[in-house]
Amino acid sequence: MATKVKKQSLGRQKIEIKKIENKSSLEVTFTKRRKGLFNKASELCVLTGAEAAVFAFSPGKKAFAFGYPSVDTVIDRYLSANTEEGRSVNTSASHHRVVLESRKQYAEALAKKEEEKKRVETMKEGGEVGFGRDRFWWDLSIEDMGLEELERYVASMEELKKNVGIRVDELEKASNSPSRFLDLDSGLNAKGIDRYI
Amino acid sequence: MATKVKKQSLGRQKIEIKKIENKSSLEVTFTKRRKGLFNKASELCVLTGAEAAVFAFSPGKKAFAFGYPSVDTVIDRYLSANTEEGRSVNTSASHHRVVLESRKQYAEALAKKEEEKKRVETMKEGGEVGFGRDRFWWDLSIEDMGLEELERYVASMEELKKNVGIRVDELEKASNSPSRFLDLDSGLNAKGIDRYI
DNA sequence: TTTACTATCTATAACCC
DNA sequence: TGGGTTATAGATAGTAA
Repeated sequence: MATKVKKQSLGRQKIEIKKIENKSSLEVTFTKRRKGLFNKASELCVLTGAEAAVFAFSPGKKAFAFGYPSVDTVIDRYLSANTEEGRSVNTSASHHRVVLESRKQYAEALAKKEEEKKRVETMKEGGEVGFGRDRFWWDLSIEDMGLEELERYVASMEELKKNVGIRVDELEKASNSPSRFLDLDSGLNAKGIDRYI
Repeated sequence: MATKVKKQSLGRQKIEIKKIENKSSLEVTFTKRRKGLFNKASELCVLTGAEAAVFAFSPGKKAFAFGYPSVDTVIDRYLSANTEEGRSVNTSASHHRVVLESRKQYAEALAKKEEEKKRVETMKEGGEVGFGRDRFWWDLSIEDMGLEELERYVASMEELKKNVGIRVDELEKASNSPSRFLDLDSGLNAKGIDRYI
């Protein structure tokens, strides 16, 4: 007869789907479920070859995005699906492209910063289950950066046309994604963007 | 001693996350998982108050979108987050707004069509768990409409500035969503858009 | 904060209509 | 072919570090 071991936890409990009042558990839940959501999205893409994108703005207004084959591709597709090709004199598409490229550069800048601290090789190490076709997707987590900062950052980015200096006061943590996205999950403190140009 | 009952099924089996080869099961999987994904997204929004959007293009290139508080809001936010406010002379925002509004109108047109067949009251009947705050989200499923058709539709929509006549040959099925999105899930046959204006 | 650990709940693969 | 059922795989609430 085995020794009765006390349960270590009640395990998952059923919850009602309504706004969580407790702020800290709300944040924990956001973190966990956001990851789960991105994971689901990625699985959907892999299993069915579908193109998809997910955007999430945390309660603290941080922006997260996931996309396959890339956020840019999906959003472009969405936008162009709603815009007759070659129409609209000064089509917004070109403008978007600039914006999106700036964003990508920002992401890359973040990634580079991360490397300095923790050796991110995310894009590579995610090859676990056969995701090796092309550049697979683009999971971009821009934690600890408010929209205003992102806005300012990109605005400057556009002006600088690819040459930025970013001062980072604090970077949270590097790729801790389960396996298959480029999950920078890095934080750029709002005040971190202090002076560029 | 209970009579031993033969298992009725093996139940869920473990699968490898890689492209499903069988076309029909791929489609079934897309349908199921897309619903699950939207559900997850909706739960995330409710639980944490986060704003989020999900876009998915099925293998057959049909477009689906979900968003809280609305697809428009989230995509606008995403775009404006990357565009300095009041900058960019002829900002693309206005253009987008037009596009997005057209899209919404399209959705509403679809919804109206659905009503004629099946009494969609989706937005209302989803109140099950306390989702009653405001107009909650915008889950838009544009099945059976290729991107090209959507493109053409919206282009015309823009020109018509709100006055469209759509000929619909076939509408698949109406709101079959679990509970809480406006899931039109309606099909507008590609050839259904025959002549408008 | 973010991560780890379970026990449990939930999503869903395989079936069946 | 979409919808329903069963049983298991996978996600995650509660908790602690």
